[in-house]
Amino acid sequence: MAEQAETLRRTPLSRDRVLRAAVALADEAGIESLSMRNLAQDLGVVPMALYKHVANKDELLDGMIDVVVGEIGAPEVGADWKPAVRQRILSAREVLQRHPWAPLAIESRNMATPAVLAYLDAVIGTLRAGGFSVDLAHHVMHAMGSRVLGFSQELFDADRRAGRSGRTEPAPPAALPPEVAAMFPHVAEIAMAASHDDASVLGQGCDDQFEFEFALDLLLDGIERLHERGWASPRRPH
Amino acid sequence: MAEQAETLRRTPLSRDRVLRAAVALADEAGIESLSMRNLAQDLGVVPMALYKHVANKDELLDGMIDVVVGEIGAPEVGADWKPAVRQRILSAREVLQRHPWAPLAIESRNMATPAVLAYLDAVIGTLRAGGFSVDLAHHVMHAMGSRVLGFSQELFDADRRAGRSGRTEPAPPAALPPEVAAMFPHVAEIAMAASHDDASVLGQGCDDQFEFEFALDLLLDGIERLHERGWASPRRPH
DNA sequence: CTCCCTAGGTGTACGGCGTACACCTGATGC
DNA sequence: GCATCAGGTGTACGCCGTACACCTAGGGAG
Repeated sequence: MAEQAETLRRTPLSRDRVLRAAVALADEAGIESLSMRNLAQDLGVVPMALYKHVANKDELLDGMIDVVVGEIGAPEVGADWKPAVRQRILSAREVLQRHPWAPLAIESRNMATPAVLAYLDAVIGTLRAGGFSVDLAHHVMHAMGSRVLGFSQELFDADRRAGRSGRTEPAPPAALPPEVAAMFPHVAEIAMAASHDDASVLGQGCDDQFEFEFALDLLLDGIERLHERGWASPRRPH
Repeated sequence: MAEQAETLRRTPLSRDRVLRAAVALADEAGIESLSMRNLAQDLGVVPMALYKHVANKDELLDGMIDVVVGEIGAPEVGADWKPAVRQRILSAREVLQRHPWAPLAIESRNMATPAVLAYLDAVIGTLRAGGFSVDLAHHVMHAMGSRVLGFSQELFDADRRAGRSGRTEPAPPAALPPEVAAMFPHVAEIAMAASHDDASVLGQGCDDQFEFEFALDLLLDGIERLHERGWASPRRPH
């Protein structure tokens, strides 16, 4: 084992190895326990060694984002824009779900990282090939927001927050305490309906995947309608 | 001045005063410089004094969120659901724009804070009053995601990130460096169009407000159509 | 009037963080 | 065989959140 450790140590560090180790650490221990010190320990190295491969922690995060965004597969070429975009976004979602820390990380960075730009460029390319004007494509990308990367900032997905990936088993429907329910009747109504619904669906109160596709299709349908009608941006009177 | 300081010091601390000072500090110096130590200094008090009024920093953040969400006005009652919801969301947006750190803070907390629940409850109430089924209202809330609170996680709004509020003046259109443009032609195309568009609009390349309303109306229109058609959730065969 | 209780501000200290800076070391090129 | 230098090391600094013991002023209760 001493020799194994020795072997591992002898494998030289590299930017790539650092980034992959960082992603792995964040995946299994949560983003909040990704510190330069922990990461260095995982790599069998002293913290300052990392700085020979990444400039600082922010750059490390950017690199990690590029690694996971790079995992998203290429879109099918030649397909209709709508199924092509839809499929690509759903596959992005699949990737990001393997890295629960990524959405928050992406949103809190300045983000013009190469892999993200490449991804966005490909999506826009699909739209343009489908006959979208530059203008409409532009607004569509904004309208999609982060959904284009496969996540939707749900306001309530207790899991992703705080980066824990330990999956504390989906938590029993929990049904908010009655005094709270009384104060927020409409919220309670929905929570209740969602929980005695068919809980089979995911073990928890509501089906994330369904919600995601619901919103995605709502947007795609609306976009399709605009596109068919030859929507053009209202020129503001100058 | 010694006596003024004395007066200020004599004004007893309170949870409310702490929260307001924290919001003010985050507003003007950015969320990244909101530390217990800085906040205490602003209040003319020693850091540990704060802990007599908030349990810890996370609870402080929750309290701050409640303060800003509490600023959002009540919706007009009796109006049609669509303009009512639209107007309420736009006014939420107005509030949140005064606190650029809030969206990120909201997204990174666990968030079942009272003010947020009250706000969501009111929005759902408007939908239900407009004849929405519990089910449809539920999915609609998910589809809106964080947009319902007036922000949209744009993936690119350089301003909000990192909490700076110093408004470094919108930055000249910047036109990405040519070698980058060559690598991402579709992104470049859009960036270019947006920048020589009518830059008058906001001084920067593209009009945030327009983009926000574009996406909002896309969703609202789609939702209206579902509602008119009496959409019901597809019962999964059990 | 005294005593004690308690709410609330204080001081010190600890462990963790990111990272600047000087240093060492072993492979590589001349 | 010696210089170079990429890359790993060690120490140290200043920031962070916060545990814990302490002090102090004000207000009932006896």
